[in-house]
Amino acid sequence: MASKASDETVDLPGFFSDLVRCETRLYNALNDRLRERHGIVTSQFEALRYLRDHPGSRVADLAAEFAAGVGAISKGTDRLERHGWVARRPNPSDRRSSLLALTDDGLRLVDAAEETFAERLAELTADALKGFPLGAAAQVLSELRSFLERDQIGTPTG
Amino acid sequence: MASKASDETVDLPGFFSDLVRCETRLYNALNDRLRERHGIVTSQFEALRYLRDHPGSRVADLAAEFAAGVGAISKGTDRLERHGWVARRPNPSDRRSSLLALTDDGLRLVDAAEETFAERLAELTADALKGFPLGAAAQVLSELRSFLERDQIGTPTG
DNA sequence: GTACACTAGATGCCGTGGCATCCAAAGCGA
DNA sequence: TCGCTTTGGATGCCACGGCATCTAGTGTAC
Repeated sequence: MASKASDETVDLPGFFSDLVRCETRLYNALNDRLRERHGIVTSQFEALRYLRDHPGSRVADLAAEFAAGVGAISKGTDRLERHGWVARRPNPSDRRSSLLALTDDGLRLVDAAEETFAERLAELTADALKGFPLGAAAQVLSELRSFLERDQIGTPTG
Repeated sequence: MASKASDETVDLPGFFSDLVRCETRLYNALNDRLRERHGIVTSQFEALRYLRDHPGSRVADLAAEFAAGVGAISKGTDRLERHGWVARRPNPSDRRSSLLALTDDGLRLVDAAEETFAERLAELTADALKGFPLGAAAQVLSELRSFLERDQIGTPTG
């Protein structure tokens, strides 16, 4: 199907299709598992993990990280707050914004969900990667991501 | 950032993050370009291209291809039909379903959009892939996709 | 200090997808 | 042929995101 090409004549649209399809199916499968075990979906897990690993983040920081609109993140934060996993703390150096902090419940949740996430992801990719070097793909995507972020490509308006 | 690893000890969650982030930003950027030039978004382009390349497809075929719910595809087809790009033709061998066909307008649109799409995608990835072998990544994603599809992983309910 | 431009983010409207439901048409066994 | 089950897909309700708008707070020039 997809061209192998050590001569680097790669079917770019085909590559994009594979990328999108993999993302969709992995995301769906992870959603299912996270929802049944922890009552959250992957996007929420990612947000909580980000807040755990980047204390003192603001809404705009999450928006930049996930290439999402500020409005969407604001509403998503409302939901996380309503569940008691996140708290908006006043930002001492700027009263327009809040610093987002995980609650104890949120911390416990994200740690537990992280195990589920990693385990399920390993299951999902294990079969397919028998004998395929994931490292090369990982490097390419990492590089591509860096460029897209550096040039602000695909950053929404809001 | 991401582990290089010729010894194949790859940070799987990191790989997944990169995958999702690349997909999001590429999708957004392609949406912008397709919308301004042709008045469609990437998902619509993909559907139209699929119909062009797979004549006689049904709603369920599109749903399977894109790992989307049948309901969503049905509604999306309504929209494409409303724009006059797609027609539902009676399926002679099963009166429950329709065969989806591109109209002449739809065909012209998808051909034009395909150029825009390929050109923009090449732009977006060119910088990042200087000196990085995309072939390896393409092969891995193609393989992964095959496995996910074969095992029906991440296929929605509806 | 005051005026003005800018930023953070909260909110509303709308478009879209998931999922459940429903109906018509097929398939199928007796 | 008659029921029962299954399948294709259309529809309704709800959750969520994009985008526009609005407000409060910030920075800057004078």
